[in-house]
Formats: sequence, C-alpha cells, structure tokens
Amino acid sequence: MSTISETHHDARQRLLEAACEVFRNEGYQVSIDRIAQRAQVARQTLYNHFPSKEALFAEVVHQGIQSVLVTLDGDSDVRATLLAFGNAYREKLLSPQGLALFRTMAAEAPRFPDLARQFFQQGPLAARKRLAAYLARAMERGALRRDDPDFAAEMLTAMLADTDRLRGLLNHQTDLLKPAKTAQVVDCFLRAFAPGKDMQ
Amino acid sequence: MSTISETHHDARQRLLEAACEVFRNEGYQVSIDRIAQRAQVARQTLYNHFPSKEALFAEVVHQGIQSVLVTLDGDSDVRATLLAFGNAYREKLLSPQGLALFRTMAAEAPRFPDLARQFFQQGPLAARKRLAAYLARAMERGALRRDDPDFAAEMLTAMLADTDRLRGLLNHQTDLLKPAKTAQVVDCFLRAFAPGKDMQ
DNA sequence: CGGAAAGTAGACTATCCAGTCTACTCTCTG
DNA sequence: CAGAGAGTAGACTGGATAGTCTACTTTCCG
Repeated sequence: MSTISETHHDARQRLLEAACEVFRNEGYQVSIDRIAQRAQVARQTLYNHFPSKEALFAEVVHQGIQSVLVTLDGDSDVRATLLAFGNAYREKLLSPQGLALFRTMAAEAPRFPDLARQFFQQGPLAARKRLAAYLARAMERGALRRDDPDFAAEMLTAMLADTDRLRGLLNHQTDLLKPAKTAQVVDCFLRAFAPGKDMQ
Repeated sequence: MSTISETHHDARQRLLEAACEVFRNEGYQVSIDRIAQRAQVARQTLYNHFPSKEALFAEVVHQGIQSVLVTLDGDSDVRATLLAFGNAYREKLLSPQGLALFRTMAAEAPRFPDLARQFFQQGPLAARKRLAAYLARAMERGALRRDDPDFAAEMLTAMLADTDRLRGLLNHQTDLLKPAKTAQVVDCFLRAFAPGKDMQ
C-alpha cells in the first residue's frame, strides 16, 4: 500500500509544492496546466483540491509567509546576536526562493493587495518588529545608543538586504551570500548606534 | 495646420507616453489595445511605429532609465550635499512612477534579463557609483572616515530607500516622502562614517 | 487636382487559458 | 465481488490577446 496509494493520497501536497515552485519562478501568470503537469496530476484533480487559481495562489503565499524567526535572545554579545540575525536574514531574503517570492509578490501586489499586505506584515514587518524589540532592550541596558529602536531596525534591515536584493532581482546575480558582508554591515550599524556621548 | 496635423505627427510620442504610463501601472501584461486606446490611436498605427509589443516595451524602458543625477559637487558641506542627494534619491525612487517602474522591471526581469540588467546598471548602479565617487573624495580630504566608498554608498542608498520601498510596493502606502526621514538617515550615516580615531 | 504618406476601423487568424464536464480507471474497503 | 472515492485524459466553452490584412479616409504637397 505504499507507492501506489501515496499517489492518491498526497496529491494535494504535491500540488502545493509544484505551485509554490512554479509561481515563484514564473509568476502568477503561469498556466494551471503547467502546475498540474509539474505535480504529475490531472487538471481536474487540482480543481478537486482548490476552487480556483487565485485560491491556490493565496494558499501558496500563506504557506510561504514565515517571518525570519531568529534567536534574538539578547543575553549574549550584541554584535554576535546581530551577526546571527544578519546572516539568517540575508540567507532567507537573498536565497533564490526568497528573491523569487519577493518578485512575485511585488509584481502581483496590485492584483492581490490584501495578500501583499499580509505578506508585508507577517514577513518583513514582523522580522523588523522583533529586531526593534531586541534593539530597544539593548538600548535600555546601555549596550546601544539610546535612539528610536524602530528606526534603528529599519536601518539595519535595509543595510543587510537592499543592495544585494536589487542585484539579485534585476542583475540576476547569484553570489550574494558572502558572510563577510554581514559582519561589515553589522559593524557599520554598531558604529552608527554605539552608546556615545550625546543622546537626549 | 495645427491641431489636426499634430494628430498625425506626434502619434509616436503619444504612443510612447501612453505605453509608459500603462506599462508602469499595469505591467507588461497589459494589452496592446489598451495602449492604443490610451494614445487615441489605431492599433495598426502602433504597429507602424513599433515592430512588436516587446520592442515598444524596451523603447519605453530605455526612455525611462535615467540615473539620479544630483548635484554632488562636493564643495559645500558634506551633510548638506548628502541631504540634497538623499531627498532627490528618495523623491525619484519612492514616487508612484518610480515604484511602479521598479515593480514592472522586477516582475519582468526573467523575461527581459538584458533590459533588466541595463535598468539596474544605468539606474541604481550608476547613482551609487556617482555617490561612491563623491564619498571617496570626501574621505580623501578627511571629511569622512577612510573606508570603502562603494560599501559606504551601498549603505546610504539602502538606508534611504529600502524600507519605504517595501512599504510602497507591498503595503500600498503613499505617504513615504517625509523630508525629516532623509535627515535622520543622513545623520545616522554620518555617525557611522564620521572621521574618527581608528582607520587603516 | 492627384498621388503619396499616414492614420483608422475592424475583420480575421492563431494561440492560449481558466474552468467545466464526461466517461473512464484504479484502489481500497466492506 | 461490488461500490465508493479519488484520480485521469481529454473534449469543450467562452474569452482574451498579438499580430496581420484590407478597405477606407485624411492630410499634405507638388
């Protein structure tokens, strides 16, 4: 009852995976038939599991939305913590999957504004809020300059991802994940937010 | 010979403008007929001027590619110069047109990789290179910490645009252009790159 | 005036696609 | 074995679209 009944049973899962891959790589524009083919499933089977292409897309996006949950505990060294966060953040966003998902969501945001907003809030915004909370604690105990933690989180996430995301999206570059870059960025951030003389 | 012959003469220009607007706002996906309608021109007239939809799109993008050419003279105060640059940069990238163009280019980069690369190089990359050159001069004369000017330019452009671009692209926010933000970013950048004690 | 150049309207072809429907097969279970 | 449940192949509908073609009109200019 193994290989054959599996074919029957997890068609839905195979469909989700195929749709995920194919939506990411070719955009919402891709045809239903290509998704079904990729899942090695008949078109009708797809419609047995999902009422429409839109619903399947929403399902895929919802499944793909996961904020960058990184150890942001705050007990250890600030620099080490931010390094770990930075590496995880960059790995997630600058991976081929992360870039492709971003591309698709940006492209389809006008068509699916609610979905795009959810993606934004549960993805980038959630990660930034967690980071801001950590930074606030670090500021509180004097490990960082007392400043607006939301602003600081914006700056760090921007420095970590922006330029290389552009390179990946528009210039089709793939060698984006140099760990040295994370350290360079974190040190730059720490210079800007070092606990210093002046603060209000 | 005025209003009537104009209709004949500048059909090409009207087509380009209509295509620019419509490609930006609805993506490459938009139909040829909508472009022709928008330009108040027959479909065949469009094909008299452009051999295909792809060619028209390429033409529009090429016309729209203009690097952010800002006064980056270097004689005046560094902070003032960077403020002017930052405001111009943000106005360009975070305007509805800038966001829409970015969205379209990101979406169509897989289909038009060469065009996307040109957009990247003549847009964001060119602006960053000019900024890096300015920063290098400022570092040379001791107005900024001696560091890698390309890296510094990456950090500044990232801090200026990244978060608000996400907001505009995914969260459909429109109130992105607060001038105070530019100053906040520039001051953050100057803290990170202040001419300081240690340098190699 | 008369012809060339450019534009126009719209029919037409060929293609593609989302979604429906039907008739068939396979597999498991009672 | 028999029937239910799930999957399959493929025809079909209705609509959209890029690009071509034809027949007509307008404008300009010699």
